[in-house]
Amino acid sequence: MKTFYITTPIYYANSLPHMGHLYTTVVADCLARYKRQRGFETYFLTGTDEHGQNIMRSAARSGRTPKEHVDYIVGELKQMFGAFGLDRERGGYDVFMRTSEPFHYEGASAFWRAVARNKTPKGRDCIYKGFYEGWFCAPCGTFKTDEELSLPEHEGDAPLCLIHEAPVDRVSEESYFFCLSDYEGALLELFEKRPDFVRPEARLNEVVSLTRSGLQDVSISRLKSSVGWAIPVPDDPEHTIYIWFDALINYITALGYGHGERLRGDGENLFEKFWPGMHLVGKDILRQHAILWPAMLMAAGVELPHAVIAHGMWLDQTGRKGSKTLGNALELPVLLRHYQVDAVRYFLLREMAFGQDSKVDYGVILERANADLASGFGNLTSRTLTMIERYFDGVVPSPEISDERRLQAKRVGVGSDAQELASSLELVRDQFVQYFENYAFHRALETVWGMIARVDKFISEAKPWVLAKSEDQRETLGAVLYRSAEAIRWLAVLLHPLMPDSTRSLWRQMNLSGGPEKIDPAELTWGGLQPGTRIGEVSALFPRIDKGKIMAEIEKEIEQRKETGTQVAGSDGTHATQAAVPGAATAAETKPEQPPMQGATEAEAVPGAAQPATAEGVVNFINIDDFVKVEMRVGEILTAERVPKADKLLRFTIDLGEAAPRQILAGIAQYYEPENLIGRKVAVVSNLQPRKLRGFESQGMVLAASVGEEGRPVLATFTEDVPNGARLK
RNA sequence: GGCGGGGUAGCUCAGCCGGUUAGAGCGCGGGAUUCAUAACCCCGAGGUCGGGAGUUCAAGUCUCCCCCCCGCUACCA
Repeated sequence: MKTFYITTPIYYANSLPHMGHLYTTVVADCLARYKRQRGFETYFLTGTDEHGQNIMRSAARSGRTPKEHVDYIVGELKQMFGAFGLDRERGGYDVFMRTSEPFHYEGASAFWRAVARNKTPKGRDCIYKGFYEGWFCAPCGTFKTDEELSLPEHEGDAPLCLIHEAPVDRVSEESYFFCLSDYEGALLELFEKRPDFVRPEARLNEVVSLTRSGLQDVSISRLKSSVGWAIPVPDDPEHTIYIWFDALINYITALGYGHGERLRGDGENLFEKFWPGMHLVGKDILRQHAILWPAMLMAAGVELPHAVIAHGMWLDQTGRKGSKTLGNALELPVLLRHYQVDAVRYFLLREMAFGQDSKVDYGVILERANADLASGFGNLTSRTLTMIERYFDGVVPSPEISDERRLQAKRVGVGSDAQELASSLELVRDQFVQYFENYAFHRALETVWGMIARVDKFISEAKPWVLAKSEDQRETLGAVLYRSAEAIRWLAVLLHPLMPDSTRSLWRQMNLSGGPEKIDPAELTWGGLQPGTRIGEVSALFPRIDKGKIMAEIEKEIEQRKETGTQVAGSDGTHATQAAVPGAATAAETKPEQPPMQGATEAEAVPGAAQPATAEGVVNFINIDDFVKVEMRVGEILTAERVPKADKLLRFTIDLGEAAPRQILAGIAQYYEPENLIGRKVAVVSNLQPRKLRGFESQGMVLAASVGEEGRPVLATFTEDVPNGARLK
């Protein structure tokens, strides 16, 4: 039997369920249901990534052990998935994977050993020991990323830990590294040979150019003394496996890789049966899945996945990512309370051009539900079934029109056979399948809705309510209603993976045998609907939502929540800097962006992400308070030299009148000779967050005018004598 | 700074290798109708297709320049 294995990312278990979790899981769920319908034996994985420092911290903040904390989050997630019909009981995922499970420890360790045994394509050991450098907070006992640090009060001092408000240390720690850099060639070859490996294409291009620009080895361990809540490195109890390395392996340990626990009762080996699978991910964690993971698999000698599919993010109406702190994130309980699950599913798949970002708020969901579902599909089924009920006492009429009635039928615009309608349906069916196979869900749905309009039009033109008035048009009337009912049956089959509940409900209303999930759309044939079937009770599939009323209710709920300060999805377990994008991110969210690169700094903070929007069309003025935040001082260049292997950068030490001179880098090497600059007085932004460039930390910015097309820099200088350190205002 | 993708009706977007009056859905206005969830059906609303120049018999559709937005990335800091 054909098999299909699909995964969502395993979600980082330190934030409560949100739109990002819902979306990714819904898409995977649709794909899984679709494949099952198509006759594939399908395995659908979702779950949680439960280790690491951030989880330890979240747990500590809420007074729980890490295990208690992840159990709590898992409970919330499972409850949410259940409410949206995504769990196993409701035909959704097959396994909820948790990285804290013992079998994963065993499998991940086996994977590590397999990698450690191997050589890279360039002949190095795949894993080696080195040093990982970063800012270390002694009271926390952990390394800090830039987002977890604040600027020191005095320039030149170390940054401060946000938790302890104490300076952190520059520390280098022994760490294992994975030779990612040796896989550049193999990865590029992979991307070239299998252009479908990363989808959509735009994302493939990004991954390719990223790989071309050079990969660095990644740190894949931490000291157990600092990150104890993690899987131990095999044979080295002082170290634990770094979160990303650990997490990615779940996709195969869940199937039994490296341990024996996923053999089914009949002795069937799931790993052999289902791997390789395909990974559905948010674009924010594409590189881990498209670069790191394949390299890891190559190193371990495991077959690569079929594909990594990246989807876009949900934004609010102003184009910003949904965020709890901004209050613009949709709340899942609100969705659940006011909208049908299938309406939300429909919206998610219809509104977003798959792969791109899309905007969402409560109103647009409602509008789509009313326009497409209530007025569209729902109304079509309603009018058709009601007429069968009314004109034929609820018994599906015969499609046949006898010879002597043919002319009569034709006269009122009803053809003697259903050929035209059936052909349209076949075409729609084929296009739908085609689009679905290419993850173009929005197009697939568009196509189906085109068909709905055609059937509506067919009914309006045939005017069954007029036919019903004359007894000798009875055959024609029956044929019209049969055709539209049969068309609805087809549509129910097509739409089933996207709207499982509603299509089943429709199936019941039509009193059809089996279920829409049991029919492969590719095998639909015209005439499957049996005349003589007594239909069940007719009811509205998608009741119209009273927009004014519901929107007012939702706004009121949100308002109340603001006042009381309570959030539906409690804000415990999140951290000021961690909660930045809960409405949008997927598995990566508070997991470190990327395994730290050797000798490189951590990811920088994301400026702008939480900044208030400017009124549209208004010049972006700053006020004096904003200006005062920028500290500019006079500095004297003490030393200047070129940065090795960099043709644009100069490295200065500049006296700003402080205890020690600062090291500052500037990208002006193509226009200035370093030796000519020594002794020169320049204007320096002195309170800019330090940032590493080409391995050197730059502790400020030298100001220069940008001249001409090529942006030639011209240093800002003083014509009068000014003391070092004088502030510019 | 580099690479990539965009800027088309109020909104969301289609418009491939250049070719009749520039399209769809939603929303809006009007008409028709009553089987249906004030639904469905029909008609309409005129958008200088970001700006400019060019190639051509003919350009959203190709070339060049410019402006703006987004994504990724960098030796901007």
